[in-house]
Amino acid sequence: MGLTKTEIFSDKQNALAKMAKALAHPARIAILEHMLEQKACICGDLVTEIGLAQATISQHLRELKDVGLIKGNIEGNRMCYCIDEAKWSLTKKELVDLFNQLKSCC
Amino acid sequence: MGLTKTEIFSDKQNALAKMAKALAHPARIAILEHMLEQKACICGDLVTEIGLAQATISQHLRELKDVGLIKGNIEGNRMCYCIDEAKWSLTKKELVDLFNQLKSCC
DNA sequence: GTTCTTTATCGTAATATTGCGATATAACAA
DNA sequence: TTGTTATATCGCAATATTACGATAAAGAAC
Repeated sequence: MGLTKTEIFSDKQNALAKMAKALAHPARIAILEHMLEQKACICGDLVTEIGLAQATISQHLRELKDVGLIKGNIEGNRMCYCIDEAKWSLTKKELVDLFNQLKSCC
Repeated sequence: MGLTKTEIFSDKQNALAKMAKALAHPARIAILEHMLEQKACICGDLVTEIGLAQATISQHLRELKDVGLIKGNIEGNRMCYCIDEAKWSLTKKELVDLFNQLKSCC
């Protein structure tokens, strides 16, 4: 137990849950907001802005990168992360599609 | 450790992360989709449709109820769950607001 | 009343997440 | 070269999540 039974769900359901999981931590929301406001794309700047340890921020960045929401560019000895616009838009669409299905119920 | 440092984030960031967490499991996506399609609002029906144990579905329903995305009405000895339209719309707006902040970056 | 049905909750095992210090790696600075 | 800076990754401890069997509670059916 303790393991999600992904095989009984559709690919779409699993994919959407995975994207939601990437958003399911305030540090990752904060990281994305910083990138959206273009205050900070550099790992070190995010460490200063957010106030978690460098190892922790790096780990959160990796989770966002793993699901494709952000991408990283090497700039000398630093990393500049930014939103992946294609994946961002696609995710927005998938979420809006879910939320737009609302009809009145019981 | 192992505990999210909610105190260093804004209420808004914590709230959005919490809603995302509620969506961060394929079973809960499936439950919401069933309710949206009005195929099943009854716990027992969801157990049959989805194929997880009754205790597990009940637990997922509770998580959705705890964040306010769904509400439950007692119908005799059964429970009819449905989307809470106000909370649903508000959550949609908060997510869309986040996703609409996209500007081009580095 | 008794029994059946339905759902919630408890307890528990397996697994995942969060956070950070320590360390490794790679580019820059001198 | 040596030292500095920036980031990634390892390893670990604390906590959370997932899943389910067993049981409790409450209404329905008899």
